[in-house]
Amino acid sequence: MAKNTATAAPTERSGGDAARQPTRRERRTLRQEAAVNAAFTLAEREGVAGLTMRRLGQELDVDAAVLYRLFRDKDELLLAVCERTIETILGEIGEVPGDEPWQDTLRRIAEATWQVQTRFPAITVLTFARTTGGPCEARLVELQLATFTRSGLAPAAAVLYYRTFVDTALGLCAHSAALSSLDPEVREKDATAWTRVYAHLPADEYPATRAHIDQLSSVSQKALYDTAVEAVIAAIERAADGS
Amino acid sequence: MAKNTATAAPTERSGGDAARQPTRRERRTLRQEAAVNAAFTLAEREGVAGLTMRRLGQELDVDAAVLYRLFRDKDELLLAVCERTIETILGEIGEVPGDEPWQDTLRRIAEATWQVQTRFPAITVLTFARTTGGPCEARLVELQLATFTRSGLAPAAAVLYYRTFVDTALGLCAHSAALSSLDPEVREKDATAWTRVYAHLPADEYPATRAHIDQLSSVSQKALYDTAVEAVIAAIERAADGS
DNA sequence: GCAGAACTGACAACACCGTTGACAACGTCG
DNA sequence: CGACGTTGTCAACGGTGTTGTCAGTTCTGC
Repeated sequence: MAKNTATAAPTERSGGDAARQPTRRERRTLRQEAAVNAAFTLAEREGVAGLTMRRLGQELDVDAAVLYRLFRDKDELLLAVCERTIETILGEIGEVPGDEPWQDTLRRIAEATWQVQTRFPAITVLTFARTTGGPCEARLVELQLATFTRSGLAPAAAVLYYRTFVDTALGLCAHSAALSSLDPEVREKDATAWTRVYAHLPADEYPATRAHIDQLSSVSQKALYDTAVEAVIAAIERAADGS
Repeated sequence: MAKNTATAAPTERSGGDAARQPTRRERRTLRQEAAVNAAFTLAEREGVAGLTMRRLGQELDVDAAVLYRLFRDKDELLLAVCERTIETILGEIGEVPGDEPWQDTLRRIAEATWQVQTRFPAITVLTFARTTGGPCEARLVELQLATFTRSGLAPAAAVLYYRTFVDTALGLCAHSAALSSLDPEVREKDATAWTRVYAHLPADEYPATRAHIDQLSSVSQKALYDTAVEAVIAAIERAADGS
């Protein structure tokens, strides 16, 4: 075991062109990439708490201390992982046709975000509130702001709705990811809480709960996400019409 | 130092009526309440990583091992803290007039959630995806489901929009809380990332970003939250009209 | 070619974490 | 009084992020 193949990592990159001997600096970034790859596989296999420097070193057949020559600390590694996540989202978005209605572009972005964030829930939980300041993040922000500009909103309103859109999507993705990346035992405990206690509430004090008990557990996170995204898009349409 | 006064804890409770000698069981729950209180003050003073069993014991002038006689493990303590948070939200909501339009009830709930969750960001981050199965949670769910029933939605749609509303609010609160409860240094690093790198992007490749650079940092989390909440409420209104 | 610098790796150590067990003091009830 | 449940202290276990040291290896400049 303990190969550094990183099978589950997104957007595997070969890191350049020819078979030229890589310089030191290139080798360094290459190993950083490998570490980021391993972080993805490790986090998704072992959960949020499983992504530790020691285990990551183990995954790469290397002492944990070596990682501190690639990243100043664990936080910097997490930011690198976060950048890679954004890069994967950009790849999932693909090319945006110039004449695509801005609504569909937003839907495309929301869909890509959901796909990637739910593919790596542990990573999402660890990074959803961070700012990388990296190139991929910049490109994604630019794409989104350009889309909102196309909607015809005035700059101030565009920024307000841009952040509403982004944070709503991110918050929901993180919430869903947090749910699906609890420890299995805790997850079980929380999940059964619904049927365990809610089904036994006195019907006279909790009529609404009793009336909806069956439906409650059948709402999928994705349906809820889509509903929220559409609600925000509709709000933007109304704001754009009014201005 | 290390008083157990818990000044910042919400919904301080005196724990009952008379000066009757408390039974053993009452004393036990009393000390549990004290621990929960201390957990609030500690978490908000020291941040997410500062809420440890050892420091919590220190806060109560007691060895950490004692806490394991009050709660099976740290997770159970966290759930108790979560229940108390919900209790505080219920208190902030107050009495709902029977004839209040359901939209205003939802606004009231959203506002109370925001107020409480941002008052205790560290706690929010630690508990936002958990289910307590406790009485306060049950009462809050009942209140919300009853409100959605008043909107006239069919049961299935009511549940879908209920969960959309709740998860959107929770996700945004958690996102905001996560931002404001990063370590100060990390927080600084992330915050300055915007002005540090975004202000220096080439204007030809990032026109939209450059055009909105000033506005970007001036959007408050609260404004964004209100916008999202109104968007969801509007979506519910349309769904209720259509049905 | 070869010395010196730069890099890479392994190991031990530090302080801290959640958690457990053993053991002493205390009050209460029979 | 003795037995017992409760409360508290202490030490320990395995784990965490992180740092420093020391040995090799690899590259660079002369």
